Amino acid sequence: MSRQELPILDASCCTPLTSEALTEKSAVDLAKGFKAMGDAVRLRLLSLIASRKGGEVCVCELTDAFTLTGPTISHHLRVLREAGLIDCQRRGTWVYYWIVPAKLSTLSQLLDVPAASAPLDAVSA
Amino acid sequence: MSRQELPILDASCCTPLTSEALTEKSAVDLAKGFKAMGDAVRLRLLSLIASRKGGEVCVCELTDAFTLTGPTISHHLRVLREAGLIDCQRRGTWVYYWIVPAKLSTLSQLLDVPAASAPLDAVSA
DNA sequence: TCCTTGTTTAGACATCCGTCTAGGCAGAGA
DNA sequence: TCTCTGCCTAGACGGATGTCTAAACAAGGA
Repeated sequence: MSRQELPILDASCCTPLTSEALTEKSAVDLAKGFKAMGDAVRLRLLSLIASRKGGEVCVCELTDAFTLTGPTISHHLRVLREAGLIDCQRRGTWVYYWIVPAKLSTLSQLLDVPAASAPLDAVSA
Repeated sequence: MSRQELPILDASCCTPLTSEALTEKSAVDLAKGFKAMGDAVRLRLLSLIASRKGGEVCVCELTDAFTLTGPTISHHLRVLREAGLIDCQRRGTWVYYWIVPAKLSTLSQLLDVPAASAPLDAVSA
């Protein structure tokens, strides 16, 4: 596992949205990351993995945290993995997942806008 | 406009994913924001609005930046607005949109994870 | 009042997505 | 080798989503 179909190192910018408009190419690439997190189950999976001391979690623990079937959890993990947000490795019988901090940071920085980015009259309106 | 169907001020945490796992409720709420950004057209719209000096953009300018029809752009703007990422106001003939920095910051902070959040052997693997 | 322009709404349609069941593969142990 | 457990893949199915055309609404000007 740890399938090396790693997403091509994207040239997606790491600058906030407020600095300059995205190209269509960057938008397509970055949207994949947000889309993967745009589902409550996947966002919880990501948080369960990210918040785990030691950095990695066995699939069996993740499955136990939901009322969904194994295949459904497996599907969501695959979506997160194909988006580059997590990676995994089989060790013996079990498969462990962990987050890819660089990918999360890229998306975080994109949304890191200064507090006063809206027109003043709009704020007070 | 500036429709006051503003999303109920959510109690969604502003702490990074690495600090603790999300509740199901928070995950549902936060996922809406990411889902709205999970489309390349919407992400470009958001960046066009966010990067505009002065903070607001007329719909007509946004429509011109795409090969999509007006109604389609209007639909995407509505999705972004219902997610709480942008807001708008009609002034005369034109409608202006601007971003909601607080919402973007919340999502940014959620993804703001330390660089070393994955197991060491995994990083070097 | 009527026309023109800018924007949104309504509804249709093809495609995508989340979930399930059934079945297959991988590793461990008897 | 057989079996058991953990996990993934394949395929089906209903509901959500992105796009369009047609039509309605809003504001300004003749």
